[in-house]
Amino acid sequence: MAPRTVSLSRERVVAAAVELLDTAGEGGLTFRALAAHLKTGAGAIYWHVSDKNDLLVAATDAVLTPAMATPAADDTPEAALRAIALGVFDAIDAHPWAGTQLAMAATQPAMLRFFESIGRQVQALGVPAGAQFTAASAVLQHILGVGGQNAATARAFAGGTSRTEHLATTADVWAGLDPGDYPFTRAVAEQLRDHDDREQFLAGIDLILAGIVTLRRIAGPAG
Amino acid sequence: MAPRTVSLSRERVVAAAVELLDTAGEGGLTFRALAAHLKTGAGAIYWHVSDKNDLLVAATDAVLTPAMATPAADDTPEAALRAIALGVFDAIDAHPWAGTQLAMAATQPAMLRFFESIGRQVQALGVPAGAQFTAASAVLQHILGVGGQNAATARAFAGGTSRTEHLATTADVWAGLDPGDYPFTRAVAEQLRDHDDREQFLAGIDLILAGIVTLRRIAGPAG
DNA sequence: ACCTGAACACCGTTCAAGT
DNA sequence: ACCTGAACACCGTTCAAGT
Repeated sequence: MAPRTVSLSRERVVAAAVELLDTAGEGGLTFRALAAHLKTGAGAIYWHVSDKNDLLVAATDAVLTPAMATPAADDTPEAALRAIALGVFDAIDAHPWAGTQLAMAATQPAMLRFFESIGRQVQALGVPAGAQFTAASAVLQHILGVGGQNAATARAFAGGTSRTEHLATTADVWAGLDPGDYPFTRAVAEQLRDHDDREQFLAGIDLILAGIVTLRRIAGPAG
Repeated sequence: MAPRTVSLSRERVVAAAVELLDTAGEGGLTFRALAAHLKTGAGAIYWHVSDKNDLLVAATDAVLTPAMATPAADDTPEAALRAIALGVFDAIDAHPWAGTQLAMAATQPAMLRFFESIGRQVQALGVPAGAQFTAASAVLQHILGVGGQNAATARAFAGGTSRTEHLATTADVWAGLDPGDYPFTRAVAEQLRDHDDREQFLAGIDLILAGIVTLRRIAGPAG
């Protein structure tokens, strides 16, 4: 006879953690809540994960691994890099807690796969061997930085105010800054009002790609 | 008669928090430890800060504000941007907990000043008005991303292993990856071994600057 | 081998009571 | 106005005891 409740497993624990993080936010993941959700005791979870950090790393990996775009053979390296970057961006957009985790842990398993994938496209761009590491790191760091920022923004909204509402409020603050102290920020306040995170993110990636292409002849020892 | 113990103030509370964060790490800042350090009760601190987040934001601001480089009048915009970026980098290097905080909070007061300062140099580079916001954001995001990464790395060392030791271990792991799955990462493993965080950070900034200069004619509506 | 759930050693935050 | 410190409602983690 099949058991009425499926027995515990690392997979089920991690899946429940993802669900809890998505619905209740970063503060909602506690061992007690997780145990209640899995209809077991708090200590049972420790049989499958070593501690909370292990659980967080596994949950982040679980949502990022499927987000990894596999570039088509006929994509240009630029297009492939944009696809990879957007995959991570959208995954973090859907799971902000993963952005926090990502910005903090370079040792994430998913990170290595992203780095590898980015590096291959950097090679395809014709960057000399001596400069490939630097170029790939810059791209990865940009992705992580924006991810962290987005996660912070998402957390700021947990309290109900909507995204556009918040942008409008911030734009108002910027527009009201002292023109003597903050001429630049004041000047771009209106651009913030109809600002699109995704678009902005892609523009940053394009800036780095343009820099890589421009510097590829002079940046490193011949490869 | 002067009081033997100076009375509490927001400044003293924040300064003690910085000291605790620097010496005991992010986990070392508790209201009880802070109260003991200030020879007072835990609740007294709440008269001067509204909660722990407020305290963390204030502490981050306290270490970042003096880190803000003021570019000389005869600096090129590129040199000025590098100086600003390095100032933040070094501050986070000295106070890793601030990097965690920075990567998470775009609302930090210090952030606005950095953004303004970066934006002015972007203007000085001749970027058209329509593209200045994007360019300045890309630079700021890169700084924050690297800051977050560095903070994570620093935290990983809390356990005693030294910086170079850790780099060597990671390089070994990379060098031992399956060549079929991770050709790029394997290939750059040796570059990781004598990798300098600061140098790498500057190279990333230079990549973005090169991209900005390359795209400045085509990136936005005429300014 | 895996699960239970009480117990331990902590947290941030509040609040009546003091000065 | 400012400080005290016990109390409250939580945490992550451990561990004897069960199956």
